[in-house]
Amino acid sequence: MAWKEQHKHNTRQKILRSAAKLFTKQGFDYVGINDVMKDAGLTRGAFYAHFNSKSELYAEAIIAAAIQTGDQLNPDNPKAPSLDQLVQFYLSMEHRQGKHFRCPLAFLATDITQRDDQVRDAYTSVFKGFLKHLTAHLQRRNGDIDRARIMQVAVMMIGGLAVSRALNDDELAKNLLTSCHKNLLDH
Amino acid sequence: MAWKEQHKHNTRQKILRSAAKLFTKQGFDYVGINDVMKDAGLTRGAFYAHFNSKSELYAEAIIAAAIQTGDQLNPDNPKAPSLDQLVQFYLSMEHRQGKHFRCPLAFLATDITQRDDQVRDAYTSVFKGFLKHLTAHLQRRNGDIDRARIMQVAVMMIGGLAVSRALNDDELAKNLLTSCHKNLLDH
DNA sequence: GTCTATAGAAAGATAGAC
DNA sequence: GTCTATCTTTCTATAGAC
Repeated sequence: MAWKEQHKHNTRQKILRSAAKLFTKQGFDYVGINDVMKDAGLTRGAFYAHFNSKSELYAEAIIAAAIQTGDQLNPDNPKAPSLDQLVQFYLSMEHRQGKHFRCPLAFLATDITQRDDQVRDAYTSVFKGFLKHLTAHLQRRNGDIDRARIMQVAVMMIGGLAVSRALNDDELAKNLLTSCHKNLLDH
Repeated sequence: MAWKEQHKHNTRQKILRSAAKLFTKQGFDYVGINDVMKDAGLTRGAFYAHFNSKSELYAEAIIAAAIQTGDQLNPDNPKAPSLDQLVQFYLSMEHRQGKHFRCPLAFLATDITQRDDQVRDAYTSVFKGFLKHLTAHLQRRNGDIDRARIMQVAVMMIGGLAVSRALNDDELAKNLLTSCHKNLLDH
């Protein structure tokens, strides 16, 4: 019966991939369970064989979105980009548009404040992982580093991207991203 | 007939005050027109005598929320707080909780990305006003100042508050706010 | 301009067949 | 486990009386 469990696991992962994709694009409220299941190639009714609620799916999707990309950011991975490359992409107009990659920390920041503890714990856990990665990167480059400075870097990246996405003015958004990038290079 | 128009204007302002209060607290989706009208002491049906849609209300409420508090932040107002006082409150746990005051730039940042141009224009306009206020404050203190630095300050305030609100860990949130505050003092 | 009543649509969750 | 069908609730927006 192991292959049956494997199949269930695979289906669940497929649902999670679709959920991560759609939720980071549109947030919690504008994505229906129907949309997620359709994207995964299934129908509504099958959803509750895998998850207890939409909220549970959302929490797991945030983690999944972070894991999908966290590996690429891990400085122990030899294929991981340098911190400079990471920041350059993170604060790019391409990331702002979000066609290929959408960091849940920036794309869902204020969305999270309206959700239950399960979801907020997931977000908090992803943020802590982000701090860890930043710390490893910065220590490798600069030796020991102030924890306050790490948090400032995180805010400049996440906050800069989030605000730039809210602006309906591409020129201003671009200036904003460049300004944030500059701050990180100057230190 | 002038008193009638005055009455309509007053009612409209009352609706806008309620909308600003509720939308900044809960975002667009979790506030119904019914909630807003009830808070304003009216019923659903009366809404469309004042606004064409929920989206239009949202856009105007963002402006209203900014105006309500923008006067206090205007450095030409002798009762306005100093920049240090402003930053200290902005990046406080009290503001994070949002009981008495909620800056729409931080509380609604990612919410805005899902809305129409009317709403996004309103947000962008408020953000530009925020930059102007910051510029005036910083010039008064430090003389001419780099535009990039002003944007960094804005991101550190808005982004720091927004991210801290998403975290389900009060200690971490407090550290984050303090770290952002420190960055602004160091320059 | 404000009210009550309601139309019409969307979405979360469940039931039961296969 | 997955499907179709349905229950139930919620919400925007409109209609018509006063």
